[in-house]
Amino acid sequence: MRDVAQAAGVSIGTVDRVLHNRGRFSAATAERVRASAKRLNFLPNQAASNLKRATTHTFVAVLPYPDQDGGFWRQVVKGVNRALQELSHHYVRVRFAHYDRFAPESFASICAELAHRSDATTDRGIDGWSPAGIMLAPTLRAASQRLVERTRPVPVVVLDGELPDVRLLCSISQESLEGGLLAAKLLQVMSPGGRFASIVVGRDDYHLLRRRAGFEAYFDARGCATTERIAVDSEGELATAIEIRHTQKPRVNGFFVTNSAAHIVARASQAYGCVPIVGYDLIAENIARLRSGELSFLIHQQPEHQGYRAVYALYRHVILHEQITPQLRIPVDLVTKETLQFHATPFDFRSSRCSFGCT
Amino acid sequence: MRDVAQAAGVSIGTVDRVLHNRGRFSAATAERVRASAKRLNFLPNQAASNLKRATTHTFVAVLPYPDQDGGFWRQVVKGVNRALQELSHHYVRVRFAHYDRFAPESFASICAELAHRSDATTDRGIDGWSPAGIMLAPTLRAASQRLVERTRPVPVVVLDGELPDVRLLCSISQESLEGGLLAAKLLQVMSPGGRFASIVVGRDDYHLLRRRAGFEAYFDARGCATTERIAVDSEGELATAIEIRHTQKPRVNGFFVTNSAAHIVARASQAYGCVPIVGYDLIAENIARLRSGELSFLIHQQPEHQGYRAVYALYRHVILHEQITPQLRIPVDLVTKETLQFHATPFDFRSSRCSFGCT
DNA sequence: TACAATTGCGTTAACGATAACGCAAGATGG
DNA sequence: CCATCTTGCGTTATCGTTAACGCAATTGTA
Repeated sequence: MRDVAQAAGVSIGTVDRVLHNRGRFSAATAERVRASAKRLNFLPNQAASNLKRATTHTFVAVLPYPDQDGGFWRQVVKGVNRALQELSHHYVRVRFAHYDRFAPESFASICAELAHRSDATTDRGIDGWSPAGIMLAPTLRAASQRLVERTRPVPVVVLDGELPDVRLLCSISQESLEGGLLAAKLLQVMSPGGRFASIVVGRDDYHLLRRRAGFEAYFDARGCATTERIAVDSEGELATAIEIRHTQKPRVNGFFVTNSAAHIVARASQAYGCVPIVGYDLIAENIARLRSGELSFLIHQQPEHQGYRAVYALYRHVILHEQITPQLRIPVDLVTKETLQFHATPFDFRSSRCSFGCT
Repeated sequence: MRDVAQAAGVSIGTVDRVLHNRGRFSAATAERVRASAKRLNFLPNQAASNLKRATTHTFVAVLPYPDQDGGFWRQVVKGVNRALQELSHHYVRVRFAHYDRFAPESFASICAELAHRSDATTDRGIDGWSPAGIMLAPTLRAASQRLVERTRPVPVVVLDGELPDVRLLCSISQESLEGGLLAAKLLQVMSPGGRFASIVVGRDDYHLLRRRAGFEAYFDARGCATTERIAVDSEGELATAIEIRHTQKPRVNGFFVTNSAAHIVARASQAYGCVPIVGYDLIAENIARLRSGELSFLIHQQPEHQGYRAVYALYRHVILHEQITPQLRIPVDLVTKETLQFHATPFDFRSSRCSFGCT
């Protein structure tokens, strides 16, 4: 910074003001400063910057209650906390704002508070904080979009879902199409030429619809339209919908469950013999059914990793001012009965490794 | 630090000397300082620490030439460089020491230099450096183990492989057993009751042998021993070994290639009709065979991610003094012809996303 | 014209840790 | 017994950036 100042013929104070746009400088000096900063390839030292600034930034994690979706969100929270621990010296704090997935008003009240707090004009009292970034699970799509718009320009990271049509810092999720395509291939391989059903719970979840789109694209590309759609509004209605499929003709030879409800499909199918089911998420109920063989494959979304990365994305944008890749693809982590042992679950956190012999 | 000093009734200089064991303090003071540091829950501010110290640490990446293994290592290098870019202000440098996988002496000379440079007693001239950490691809197992021992106590991160029996900072790789188990299941599903061969190139690669062990464990657990082993010393011998399997009785119904040589198996099998092959790594030749349908599944080891994480593991240990988890499991990322589009490859770095419609 | 407000810029005290330096008091040696 | 060395500890400059402060020079207002 001293070099830049010298090169531009000003003091470091002026350099600082220009580079941070804090006013009190002329257009001509600004020009010179910016030019020499660029010419000298100046990169602010973040360590020094943080050290001096030392204002703690508050990020808000807007997620369903940790226990909802079979504990899925608890794993996200775990990842968030792990990142926080690593960043303990870096002036970052996270406030959790949990809502009830099935009570839109609980989400709305969080939105209201966040919108209020991000509004620059509202005066915050003592130790009043405003969100420096938001981690958002967009289960309620329309409301989530409104939240992003109302809290602008607060950067938002979307977790485990997609939110098109609004400007986000980053969205962290698996490629929904990829999961659908893979599930399709697995079912096709398990029951060649079979008839498969894709299951979507809820009406407007972009993520789930894309998974189905990927699933159907697989068969479309092969010119065989052997899929049907099952759409229900809630998981409660799922069991009956499945049973109908088992009694109708032609029978369904496999299911692709686009969310974590695979265990419900498995239970509803129990009486009708073994049928391949591919689903999502390593939640307790699914794990049990995977172990017993009622589920064939589960696609693990690595929620812990997603939470971890979400914190880091915000940290690197807000504090380090780094460029963030707008999409973070989480690899499709395919889990079977046999490979379950390699996945830390919320229940049995395997401390020792499996040990087959080597020959 | 000031608080700790006050609580212990000494100056901050003394606190610093005690906590860094730099001598010039009495046992009694040390006791008091450590006690109050613990009581006040003192954590040194790394930003300040780095800022002041500002000595650049040099890590050494000991990898095969980037082009070997179909460009696999180039992707690792890419990840390393990405991490370096992010850490540009953090006083970290990486020197690449590439060796020829098939010329043990090239590895040996690297070892010799590293051992010399890590030796505290050798006097280094002007701008002579010593490795603060090593990233190591243990393709040459025995020599790698010796390297770790000879450079002790320099922390070593092992990349894409395992190195039992020596003390490492961290090993980054997929669970080899997991890949084997998954491959077994996929083949089993594609050709139920078939006869499968697992292919290991080289004699002493722990990683590859474990993959085979996982593969066989799958079938053992089912009580059916329908696998056979193919072991060759080099990829050159592979084609003939495969052709023999196609002409013999009983025929083999599928192959599990434990390294990136799946494309060779595919080519050698071409004349004998379609047979399921599961292999490793998104290298150019494999991608081509996957596209054409000659390979069924590829397990992607995310080499770019591995390189990235390796740098961070060293950084967090050496510079941030953080506790490092000794095993970093890379998820099994399963790739098919259809999902290839979602994987950035070294060749076609897809800039736009695929866009199936949503309905 | 007088006086305030604003603009443009330089100066400087932090932020927290590091490590060189200085200085007593005690230990060692001829 | 004095010179030198060692031990134990305090003091302080420094890393690069931030932001408050100070002070001219300029602009705006009565």
